[in-house]
Amino acid sequence: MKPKPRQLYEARAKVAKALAHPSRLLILDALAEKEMCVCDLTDLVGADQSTVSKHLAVLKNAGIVADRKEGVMIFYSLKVACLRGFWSCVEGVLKQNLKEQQAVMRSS
Amino acid sequence: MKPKPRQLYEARAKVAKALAHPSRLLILDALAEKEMCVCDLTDLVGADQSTVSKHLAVLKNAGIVADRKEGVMIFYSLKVACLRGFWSCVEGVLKQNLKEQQAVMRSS
DNA sequence: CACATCCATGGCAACATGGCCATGGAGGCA
DNA sequence: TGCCTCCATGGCCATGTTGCCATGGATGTG
Repeated sequence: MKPKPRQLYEARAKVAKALAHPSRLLILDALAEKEMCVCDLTDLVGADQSTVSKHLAVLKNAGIVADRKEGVMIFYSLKVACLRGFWSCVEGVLKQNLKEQQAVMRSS
Repeated sequence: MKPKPRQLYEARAKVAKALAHPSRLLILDALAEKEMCVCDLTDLVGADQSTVSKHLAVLKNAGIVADRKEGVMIFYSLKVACLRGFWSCVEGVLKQNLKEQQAVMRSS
């Protein structure tokens, strides 16, 4: 296996960073259902509109979502289809972590 | 689709956060080949030993790696098998981003 | 035009992260 | 015991992230 350039890891890290916030993950989950405008997402997240707008900018900059203008509103949609499988994997990790914690509890 | 608890997104974000650093991704890629001690990983990353140790603590805390003690040394190994598929997905995103950038270049 | 809504951006304060250095514990060896 | 290596932790500083508020551009409506 040849060593990969540091640049690759930086590109990957940028995407992972965009995923590293609960509000952004909530947004992505909602967008997996249907495209939504910023106002809808602001209600959903329950934060300031400017805050949500910045979260969306992060996701867009990472290439995870796309935006579409329609009149005054801007609709965001999911651009990446392969996140679901990843999260089910992550959830597996989390469950395993819980199991191990419980094992420690029982043995003490 | 019922709304998921905010707690779930925080748990997911914790994992994503652990993946959001180039050095940690480099480490994970190396561990995908074979388990390694901290000294090996320190050489690989090229940072201070304490820095690498902290990165490993982050990965361990997220449940992504496991550690095994053997004499003076501590070997770290990958605990999660499903990362490869995720990165190929991410790489797809990155390539698409490039394509779009190039399209913008051509049209200007 | 006047006025409303929807959204993005800049500014700022609070907090988190990442790097190094210095230190110290744990284990192997003579 | 004394000394070495391997590793983790605390301290510290620089930098990045996240939230809000305030503002302003763009667009639709009367």
